[in-house]
Amino acid sequence: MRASFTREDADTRRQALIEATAESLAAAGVAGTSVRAICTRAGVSPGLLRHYFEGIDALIAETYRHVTAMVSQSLALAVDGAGRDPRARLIAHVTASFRPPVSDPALLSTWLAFWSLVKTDPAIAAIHADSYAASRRDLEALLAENGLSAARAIPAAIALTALVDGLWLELTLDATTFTPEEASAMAVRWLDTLLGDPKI
Amino acid sequence: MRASFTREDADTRRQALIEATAESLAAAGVAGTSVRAICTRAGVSPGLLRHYFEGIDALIAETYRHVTAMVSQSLALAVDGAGRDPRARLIAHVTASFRPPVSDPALLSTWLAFWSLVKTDPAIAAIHADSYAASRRDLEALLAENGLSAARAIPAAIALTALVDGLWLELTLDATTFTPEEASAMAVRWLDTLLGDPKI
DNA sequence: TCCCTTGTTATACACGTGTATAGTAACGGG
DNA sequence: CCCGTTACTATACACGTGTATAACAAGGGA
Repeated sequence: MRASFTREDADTRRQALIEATAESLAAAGVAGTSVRAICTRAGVSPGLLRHYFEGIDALIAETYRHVTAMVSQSLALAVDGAGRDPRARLIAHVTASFRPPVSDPALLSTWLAFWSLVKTDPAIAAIHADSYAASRRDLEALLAENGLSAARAIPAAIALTALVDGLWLELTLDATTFTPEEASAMAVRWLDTLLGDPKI
Repeated sequence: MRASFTREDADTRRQALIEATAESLAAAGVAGTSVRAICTRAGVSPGLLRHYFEGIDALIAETYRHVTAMVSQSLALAVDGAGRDPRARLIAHVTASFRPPVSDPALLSTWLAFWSLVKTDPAIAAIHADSYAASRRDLEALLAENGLSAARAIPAAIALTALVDGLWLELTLDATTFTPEEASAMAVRWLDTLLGDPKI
């Protein structure tokens, strides 16, 4: 007997497949993420993947785009919600990195899977370069709002990103060693150092 | 015709297989690292892998152990070579993270592959936990040498590790945005902040 | 020099992979 | 109500995977 099904809107199905891919990458890693694994998770037959995407590689790339957009949007939303004070906006950006939905074990797993692909798959590398450049541009703008010249904002953005990424990684890999509040406090301290005396 | 071969010492062959695995992970990622890929790279027939290891998963785990030991040894060597001055030893530890053989594109690729496995493979997770605990213990000892109490050394180790990891990641992912010297300078500045006024 | 141990190769097998193709049923327009 | 479009399922295929097994030859000890 042929399985019954309902026809869905194209966007709905694409979204479901993208989310199933993210979940699969988080739960089973790159190795365990196959066409059949994704489609089972999405409640759909394997053949449907090729109806909406050029292949599994294209779907994974699309999922990466989706995840980076979500993170960047979360940070932008936090900054916007912080009002007009430049320092408050910068702190909001940093703090949001250590709170859901950005700091989330499943997201970290997915993210690590993508990082491992950056060095291997050129398409993923291109998406990574774009997303990374955009996020650094945003951060440099926030630092400029706080009175840093362009010459100082560039290295400061690198330094701040590095600490935030490192803390995010540690926090999400093992949430028992310290808390989001401690992470925020550390980042703010680093921020004050970078905004202060221009030693670098 | 059967291919000619030479019998090698067990340690030599194991080492060759481990290094081939690391190279394959760096070049082709987790997905491209198969029994045949590893053995071809090691100049050996596929069957030999099972003669020296329980399977490909065990070989990958062994490779992870090998790589983490190499990094930890490199850092320890740098610290030892810095003499007795506590501050110089701490700076040596940090600086070595941004220089070969620790900062090396191939090593980063391998490392990212392992990180993606930490969330998936329990055996890899166990090795990661061990290695991570050991490295933090070392760093806390160096911080204690520099006059930090245990209560302050623990968060300081987390904060310093986070920045060093983040800078190491950025530097090795894309070596054009800043230099190892700049990375070291940033880390030393953070170090001075952490060793100074106990705001955290 | 021969033989015996065993490191090494070669082959086979069952299974999982991504994708191509054909067939079917869901749903909207007439 | 029926009919056409097409989203969707089911099946098939060639290939790559990890591992088990058997055959072989390299190299040392007698």
